[in-house]
Amino acid sequence: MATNEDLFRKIISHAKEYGYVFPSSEIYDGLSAVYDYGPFGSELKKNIRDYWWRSMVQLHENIVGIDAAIFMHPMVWKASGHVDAFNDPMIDNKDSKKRYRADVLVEDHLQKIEDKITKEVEKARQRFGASFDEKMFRETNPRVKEHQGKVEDIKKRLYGSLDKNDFAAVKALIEELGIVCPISGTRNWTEVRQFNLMFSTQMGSVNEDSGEIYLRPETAQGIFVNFLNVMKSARMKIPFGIAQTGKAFRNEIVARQFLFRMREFEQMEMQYFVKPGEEMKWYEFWKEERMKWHLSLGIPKEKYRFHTHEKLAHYANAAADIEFDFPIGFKELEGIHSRTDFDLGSHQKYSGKKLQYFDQETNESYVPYVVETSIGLDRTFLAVLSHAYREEKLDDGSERVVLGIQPMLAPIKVAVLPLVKKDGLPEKARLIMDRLVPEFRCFYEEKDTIGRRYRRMDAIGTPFAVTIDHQTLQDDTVTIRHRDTMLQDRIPSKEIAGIVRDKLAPGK
RNA sequence: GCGGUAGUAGCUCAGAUGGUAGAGCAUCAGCUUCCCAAGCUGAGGGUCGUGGGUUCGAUCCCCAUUUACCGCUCCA
Repeated sequence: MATNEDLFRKIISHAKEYGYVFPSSEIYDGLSAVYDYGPFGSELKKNIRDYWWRSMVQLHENIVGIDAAIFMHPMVWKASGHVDAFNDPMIDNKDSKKRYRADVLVEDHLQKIEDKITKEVEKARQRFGASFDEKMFRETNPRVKEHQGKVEDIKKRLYGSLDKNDFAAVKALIEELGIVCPISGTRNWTEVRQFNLMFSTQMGSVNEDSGEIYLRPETAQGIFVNFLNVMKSARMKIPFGIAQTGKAFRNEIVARQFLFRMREFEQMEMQYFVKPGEEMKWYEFWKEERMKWHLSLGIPKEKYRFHTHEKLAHYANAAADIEFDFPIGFKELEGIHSRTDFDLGSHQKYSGKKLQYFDQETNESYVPYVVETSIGLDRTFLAVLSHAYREEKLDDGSERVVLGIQPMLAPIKVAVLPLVKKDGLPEKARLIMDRLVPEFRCFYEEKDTIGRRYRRMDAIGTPFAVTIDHQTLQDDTVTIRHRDTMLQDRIPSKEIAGIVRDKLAPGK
C-alpha cells in the first residue's frame, strides 16, 4: 500500500511539473481541493470529453446533446430533493468525535421530558382506575403542567432559532439544557454548523432573501427540466437520450485525493428516457455499453469492476458503479442508475407542467422512466493519467518516465525535431511541421540533445517523434520514433500523416 | 469539520541551539553537433507558506491562518 501512495504522489508531482494539473491560485497558497488544468492537461481533458461526446451523441441517432446553464431556478433543487436533504444543522462532540443533528439532540431531550409526563399519567391512571380523566389530569397536575410548559418553551425556542438560521441560539439551548453526548457523556460541543452540499450565491438584488440561487450540484437536472423542449424541438421518440457535459459544484466537507474529489468538477451525463417496465433492459444495456467504452481507452479490463448498490438512493430502483483501480484503490468512476420516474414525476408535481410522452401505438401517455449514465470527467482523466504513468529502467542503466497515453487521447500527437539546429535542418523541419499542423497537434523543438528531447516527449506522452537529419535534405526521408517501443523507422516524410492517423482510432 | 505531521530557489534537499541563506538538477544566453537525459562558459532566480507577537534583531521562539499528507468523520 505504501508504494501505491508513493506512486500517487509521483503522479501528482509529474502532473504539475509537465503542465498537466496545477493547484488552483497557487501563488496565493492554493485553494483547497480545487485544481487547474495546464497546457497538456487541458488537451487531454478535452480529448476525453470529445471522445465521450462522439461515442454517446454522434454514434447514437437517438441521443442528442444540450448545454444547460449552471444557474437554475431554485425550485429545481426543491423538486430534486437536494434542498431538504442537506439543510441539517450539525454539531460535533469534541470528545467522542461524533456528529449529531443539533435539532435531533434537542428533540431527543424533549422526548425524555415527554416520557416523564407519560410516566406521571400512567401512575395516576393506576391510582384512579376507571374514573381516570387523562385530559383533566394533564391540565391540572402541577408537575405535568411544569413539564409541559418546558416542552412548549423549548420547542418554541428551537424551531424559532432554526427558522432564523440562528445556530448560536441552538447551541446555547443545547448547553442550557445540559444535553450530553450519548457516547462520551460530556458537554464539550463544537458550534452548530450547517452542511449544505450546494454552493449558493445571490442573483440580482442582494437585499432580499429570495435572490439566493445555487450552483448546480449535478448536471442531470438540466436535462430533466429540458425534457419537453428537447423532445418537441428535436422530435424525439422513446427510447431516446439527452446528453451533456459540464461543471457541477459540491461543497464537500472533506475534499481530498487530488482530482478524485474536488469541489468543482465536470460531469458527462446521459439520461435515457424509456417506457416504464423496460428500464431494467436498458439499465443492463447501458452497463455493458459503458464498460465497452472504458475498455476502448486502451486500459485492460482488470482495472475495472462493477459495484452494484445494495442500498438504493431514494430515486433509484437499480444502480451500479463502474469502479477503476486507482493508485488509491478501486473507486467510483461512473454510475449507471435506473432513476425510475422520480425526477420527471417530481418536476411535474412542482412545476405543474405535464412531463409526459404520448405513445402513438398504444394511444396512452406516461411519465417516462430514466436510465442514467453519469461519469466524472476529472476522474476519467485521473484514471487515464495514472494508468499511463510508468517508470522504466533502460538497458543502458538510465531511467525514463513515460506517459503511455493512447494516441487518440494524447495531448500532442507528433513532435518535430531537427537533429541539430544548423545546416538548414530547422528550416526543413519547419516545412514538414507546416504540413502536419492542420491535422495534428504538433510540438516543435530544437533545443538540447536529441535524446533529451525524446525523454521530454515521453514524459508528456507524445506517441510520435519525427526527426529531421542530414539525409532528409537529400531524399526527404525522416525517422519516426515510437514512444512505447523507442524504435525508429525511416520513412518518406509524405507518409508521416498516414502512419499517425492510423493510430488515432479508439483502442490503439 | 476534528486530531497529528509538514511547508527553505521550478524540483530534491542542506543549514545555524535567534545575527536577514547554500548545493545538485532544472531554467536562460553562448560554445559544442552528438539519434535516446545529466560536455564547456556565463547569467538569472529565495522578503525561508502568509499575517501578527516577543526581541536591539526572527527563516529559527509564541499565536493565528493557509496548503498538503495521514487517521477519524462525511459522501442524497
